[in-house]
Amino acid sequence: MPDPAEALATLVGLGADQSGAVALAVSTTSEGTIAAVGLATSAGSVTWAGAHRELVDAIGAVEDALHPRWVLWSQDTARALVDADVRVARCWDLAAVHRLLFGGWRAEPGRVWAALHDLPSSSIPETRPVDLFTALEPDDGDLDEPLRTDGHLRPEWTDGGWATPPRIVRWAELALTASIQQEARISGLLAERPAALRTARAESTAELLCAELAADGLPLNRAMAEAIVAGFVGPRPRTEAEAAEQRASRDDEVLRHAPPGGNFDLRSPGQVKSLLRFVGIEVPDTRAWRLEEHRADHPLVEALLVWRKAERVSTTYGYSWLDQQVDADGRLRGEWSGADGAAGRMTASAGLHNLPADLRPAVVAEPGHVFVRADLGQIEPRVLAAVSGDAALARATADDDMYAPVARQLSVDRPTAKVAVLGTMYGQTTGLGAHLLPRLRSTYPVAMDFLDDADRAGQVGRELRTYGGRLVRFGSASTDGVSDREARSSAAARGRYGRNAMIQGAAAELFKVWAVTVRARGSAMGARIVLCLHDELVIQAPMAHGDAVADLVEQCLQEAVRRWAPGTPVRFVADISVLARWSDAKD
DNA sequence: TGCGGCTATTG
DNA sequence: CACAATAGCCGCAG
Repeated sequence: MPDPAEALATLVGLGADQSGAVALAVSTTSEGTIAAVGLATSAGSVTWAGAHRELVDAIGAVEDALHPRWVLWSQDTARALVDADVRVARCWDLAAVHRLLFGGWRAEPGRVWAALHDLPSSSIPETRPVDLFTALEPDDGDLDEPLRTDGHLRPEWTDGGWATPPRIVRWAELALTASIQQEARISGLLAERPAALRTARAESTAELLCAELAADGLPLNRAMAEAIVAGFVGPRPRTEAEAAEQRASRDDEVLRHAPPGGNFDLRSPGQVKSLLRFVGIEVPDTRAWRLEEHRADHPLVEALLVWRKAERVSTTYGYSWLDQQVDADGRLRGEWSGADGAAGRMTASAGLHNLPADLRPAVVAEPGHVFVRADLGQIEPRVLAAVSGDAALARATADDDMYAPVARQLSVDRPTAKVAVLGTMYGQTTGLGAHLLPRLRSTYPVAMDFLDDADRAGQVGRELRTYGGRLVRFGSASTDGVSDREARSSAAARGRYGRNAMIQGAAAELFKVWAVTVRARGSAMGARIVLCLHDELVIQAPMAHGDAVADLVEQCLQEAVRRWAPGTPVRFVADISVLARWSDAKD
């Protein structure tokens, strides 16, 4: 292994140029250290093997000198880099671009490769445990050759066999090849979706952000979180028996309102329904919003609602959740996905996206730091105005509160206007929204036509592409053994899904452009994104830079809008504040 | 043991 | 419970 400077010189000697593409494959040991690296450029490729430290420094030297667009198979590589404290600026993530081009969520190398070579996904080979049948398989050539004769990647490679030299450099070369093929596909899309290339790049860089979010976690004050949990379910049980005792005493608070002699399990919806029938309350299901109407009918209902809340904290966000998800450094860590399988929003595990409001006071900036919290205002109707190109709706976005001008144009009050606009985007067919449909149609014809088309596409299963080019697929509508009514209702559901996917998906694309812009511009001030929440960013920054970062986040939004939809007349707004804790009041 | 249904949490 | 997600427990099929 040459030293980092020589390693860099080798790469430059191959002809690697400033800001070009460098495909990177990294093999890690079970301890998480880097053991070997394969790099490929259009001019040639190289393998590096050696000590972890040397390899990390060499990658860093390439990043600093060449600022390449790193071509990676998936977020796994980004994670390996982040774990080694290497944070690169940009990348081309083959899995992320695959999801954009072909829809769905699964994007393993074998699937990425198959799609680019028009091979059916059903024919993707898998390694199987050695058994009678494996032995009968015909030998398909050289195991050191990554491609099978049928064009698929060899499963012995995709399942981890790529990681050992000399294979690793071939793995990087294949990544480079795949990236060129993906770019060609994107180019073919540009006439129809001009934003597709920049979306592919932003979605890729969002995967780097996801790797960092997973590694960094969300600062959480454990003592405060424990106190909040205790408020719902009592002190931390020391033994299993004590935990059972607490559960039983919580149950008793409800069951003492029940008729004696009955034996009801509150965790079983069917039994809760029977229990309610015993006290004279008949409900089709036992959801909280439905029980709400019967609060006054019997004291059991109120007790049950309180029980449900405590039970939720106990099972999902209680002590075991804290123990499993919050690390010793007080960071709540989960896994992040840059795009879900539907419209492409980011997802996170460990409760990061559905943390109950009650627990949010425990999310506190670390000493010497503040949070900069920024959320986009009315992003979905603004996105509708932008992607549909409706001039009248775009004019309404000039207002900080776009529902005010919309209400004036529709001659209704603001709440009615809001429900009507949201209803059309979600496909509501009853209530106020439907009543106003004719007026919406004549006032915003372009936007309504846009939504209608998406609805029709969903109904018949015609594929859609979002503004940024993400393919939205529909499960094939099976008609056998299904009644007419069921068939109609599922078609209607797909229609609603289609119209919403075009909005939610485009909003997710804009959001990610914003997020990666903040990531890039904020790092100089030590600002780090610690949470992405669909239309909200939480950034932790050194206290001294709080206000500057807040200004920067606003500038980044305007920069992101210009990059996402150059020349759009639609105005986007964000509510930005500097806070000590997430739940603090705005302003 | 795996999976669909029910429920709750969030944007 | 309009659209989306994660997550836990129950009940039932295999």
